[in-house]
Amino acid sequence: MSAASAKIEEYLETIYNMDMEGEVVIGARLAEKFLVKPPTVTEMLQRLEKAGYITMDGQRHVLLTTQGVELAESVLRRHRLTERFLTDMLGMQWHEVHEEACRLEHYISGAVEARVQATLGQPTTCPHGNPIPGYVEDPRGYLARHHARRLPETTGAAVRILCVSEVVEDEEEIIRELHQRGLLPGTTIAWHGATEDGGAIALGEQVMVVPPTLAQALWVIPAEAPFPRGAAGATPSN
Amino acid sequence: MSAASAKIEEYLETIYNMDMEGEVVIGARLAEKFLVKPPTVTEMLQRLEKAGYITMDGQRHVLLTTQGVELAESVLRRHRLTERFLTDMLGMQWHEVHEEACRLEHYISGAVEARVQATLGQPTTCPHGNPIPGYVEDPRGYLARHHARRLPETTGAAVRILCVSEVVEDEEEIIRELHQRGLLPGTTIAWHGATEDGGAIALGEQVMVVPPTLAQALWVIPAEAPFPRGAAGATPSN
DNA sequence: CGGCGATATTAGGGCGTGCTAATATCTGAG
DNA sequence: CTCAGATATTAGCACGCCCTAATATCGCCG
Repeated sequence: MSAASAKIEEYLETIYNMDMEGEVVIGARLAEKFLVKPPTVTEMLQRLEKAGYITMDGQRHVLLTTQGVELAESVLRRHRLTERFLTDMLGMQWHEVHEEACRLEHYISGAVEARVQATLGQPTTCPHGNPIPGYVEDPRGYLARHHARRLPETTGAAVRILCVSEVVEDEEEIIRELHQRGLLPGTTIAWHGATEDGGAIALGEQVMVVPPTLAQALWVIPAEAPFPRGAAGATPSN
Repeated sequence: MSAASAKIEEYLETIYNMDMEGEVVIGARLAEKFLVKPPTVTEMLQRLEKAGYITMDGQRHVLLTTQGVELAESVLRRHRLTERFLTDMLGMQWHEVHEEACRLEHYISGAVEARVQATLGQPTTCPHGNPIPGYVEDPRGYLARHHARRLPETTGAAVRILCVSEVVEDEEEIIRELHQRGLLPGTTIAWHGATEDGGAIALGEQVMVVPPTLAQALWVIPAEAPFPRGAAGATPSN
């Protein structure tokens, strides 16, 4: 009955995000994300299962229970609201806020959450374009609903950046590099295919080559599709 | 060399505040504040001493080292800035923010601290009137400098509420009751002496009887003394 | 001085979150 | 099918922070 620890919240959040982005959720992947050794993950998953947050499907796959989804979305909501608040109210940069939010998300009360929400006027996404659970219906279906693909899986047609993957290593670093290159949610680009150094992206008149991790981290939608209402909103100045 | 845990920060903060308010800092008092048993405190103090944050004077007294003062003031600065931010920017109530800040203070980075400070315009005190280290010179001398006394130690002359003690149990509850009664920093009152239910306080035309814990929690200064520049600022509407 | 109450410490234990080393299991490629 | 590599688990340990029970020590009062 005791409240979940910050570690438990982090696991559920990560599992939720991996699932949402179509990754296979197994212990080995979690060990990589959290920079811990496999036995640590085994133990943690046993605790999570006993607490009713997850089940294991016998094929090593981790599945969130209803209770697990609920807690994960609660944490994610606080995470993304915190990011919005840090950019919109404190004027912090787009790339500065992720790690900050990763720490703070576990300690934000419902009262603060409500005040932030009211003050910001119901934002639907975080500054990196990911949907805020509770303010967006079915956040787990967000990518599918908008026919989003990872940039390197597109065919060269013009696309728009919907959001940045939450399931990457060194997320803050990736976001920083995207920021430097002007690759923000809402930006229209086109994929020119892989090169030996990564891949080429057309942005307006210019073509830039970006490392594969960057291209892989971008979820894009057809340029002609309507951009989700209220989404993104980070400006280049942020 | 490892960073201090949230628990360590809490201990140093509490020791600092007790010292500032003239209380004897011994293990037994700390056990009461933290709702833990004596052996837990013994262990913690041994860790704090080994880490160089405190020394023990042989008379059971706990003394902060330079390093301990530095960390305590850093935590206290984040605590009080967070409180200001919660009231001034999010519009939260005076009495809602203490516990919130107790959790968040350990997870606020220097970048956020700087942004909050810049956005709020250099506040010198938290909403409860306590000085913000770094923005106020010698915060440990604050009470002495202003000739502050606990309300029940005054003689009946008109006084002004300087700040609310940080060294009380159920601080949030005490602050809530002060808020209900309109006893905010800056308010002018007079002590009418102890009664069987606590003590009588004159506020303008009316006289109210308050429990001893409330009266004891108020640090006051002579009404005719200048009120510290930039201090308090919580309005009754907060 | 003796003894009592307040205070502190030691010994031994638990839980959460990590580790290493060793072992088991699964899966895909040959 | 078999075996290698990926994956998972077990056993045993550490550290932080908490506990109870038992034992010291301090300081004051009669």
